[in-house]
Amino acid sequence: MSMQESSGVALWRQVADGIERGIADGRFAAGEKLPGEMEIAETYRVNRHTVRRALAALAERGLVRAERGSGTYVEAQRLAYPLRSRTRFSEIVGAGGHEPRGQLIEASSDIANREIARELGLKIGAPLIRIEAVRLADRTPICVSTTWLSAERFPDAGNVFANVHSMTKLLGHYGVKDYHRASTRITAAIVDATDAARLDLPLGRPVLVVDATDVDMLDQPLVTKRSRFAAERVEFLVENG
Amino acid sequence: MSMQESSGVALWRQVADGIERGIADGRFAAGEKLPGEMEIAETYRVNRHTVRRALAALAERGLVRAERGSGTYVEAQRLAYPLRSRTRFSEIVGAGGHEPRGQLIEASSDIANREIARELGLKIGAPLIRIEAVRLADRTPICVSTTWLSAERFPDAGNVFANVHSMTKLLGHYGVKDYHRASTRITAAIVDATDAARLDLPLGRPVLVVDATDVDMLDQPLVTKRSRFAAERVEFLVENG
DNA sequence: TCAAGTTGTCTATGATAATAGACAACTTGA
DNA sequence: TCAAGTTGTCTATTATCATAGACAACTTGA
Repeated sequence: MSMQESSGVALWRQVADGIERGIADGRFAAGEKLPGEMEIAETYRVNRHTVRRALAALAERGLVRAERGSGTYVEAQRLAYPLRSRTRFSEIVGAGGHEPRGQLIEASSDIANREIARELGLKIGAPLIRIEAVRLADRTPICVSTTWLSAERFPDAGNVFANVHSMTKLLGHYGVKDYHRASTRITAAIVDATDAARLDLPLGRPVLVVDATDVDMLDQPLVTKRSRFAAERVEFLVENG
Repeated sequence: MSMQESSGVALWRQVADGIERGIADGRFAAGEKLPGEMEIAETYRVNRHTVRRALAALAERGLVRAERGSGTYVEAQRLAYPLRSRTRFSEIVGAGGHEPRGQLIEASSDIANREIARELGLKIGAPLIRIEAVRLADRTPICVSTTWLSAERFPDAGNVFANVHSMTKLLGHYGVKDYHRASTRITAAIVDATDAARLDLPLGRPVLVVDATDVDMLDQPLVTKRSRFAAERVEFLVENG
């Protein structure tokens, strides 16, 4: 008996679009709590379940995050992450007005498998230092990365990184003034349990997997790494031309 | 098992929007025949009934017209009809690149009722000439109007109009060089049977009903009329400021 | 600790959307 | 006149949309 408009656009979509507009034009700031589901339902003259459908759609796109018992919050804007040959996490995050942090999780010894040996120009089985780190913008984890360095060229690199919290500074400590990206491969996957915990990310969420190797000015490979970015927190910008 | 996208926008709406865009950007010209329902269904990968839903929505807005056994045709664009104090049907239609025509349906004698007497500044029961006319743009009927004039001021107006097919020319014949709109009232109604036939409009369609009185430069009322516009063929433009 | 307020989940119902097939009614051109 | 092609109408089925109510699970602040 309700006599719908039948505009061809589902109500939940209209609500979702309305909220998204509110986020886009700043009526709902990042990190802020949205009105309760009941309140939203009343303002849009709609059932609470319809609001939940709208919020679920926004949550799936990473725009909002629901916290049971507390409320629904506007997620931080996605970090724009340009992919250049000079890619410095600290510079990119800093340019976005955020405070970059690198936090060491674990540093350990390893030996080169075929892939890593090829990337670093080492022999299979060569001694490596493996650094597990999480990178944050302000207090939000952006990515976890596993970095491999030659243990012969960078002795004690794990301890150095623990002090400087930055790959750029670590390399500078060993006399590397500048470096750049030699190769970058991007794929995507579902986050695994350990990464999920480190990224503070629910299980089942997608991550962008970036395999990259950095070389010095003479094109000698320095480090190779595999980073897993929380897909909902970054967007990679490919700069063409 | 089809695993829909569930974008929140109904398929029929997406199809309707696509066709409307095609009309707007000229891929489908006015008067032209659209592809058959089956063909549209194939191009959009959609059921024929979904296409019919889309076409029905467009037909309801007057953008297309379906002819059984023949096809679905793009309706003429709605005539933009600015509402100014100087409102000349012939000028408006001509400005739109169409050929204005006025076709007399019937001219007869009448006497003033209270309303018309007030509008024309006459006494109730004063003799009138009533002109029923249909106005066309090219060959499309736009509106039918009933016009009342004082029989004393405009003797034999019916025959004059039959010759000149224009209210402006009719008034000029009686020495009225210029006139303008004194009052305009707009309502809407469902077309009645006789108007439907005159407008070549299906029963049940809406008409815009305009009651207007034109006055000369001394604000003396000249004519008063009630026009019924096929709502799907015109849009009135109110010019603010 | 507790009450109030929040999100999450379950069941249920009716309306709408989309698909499918069949056939009627009509137009067009050969 | 006829065959092919068109729109119109009917029945039927399945999935999504939207509403409704109840209660669980959880957080927050007093």
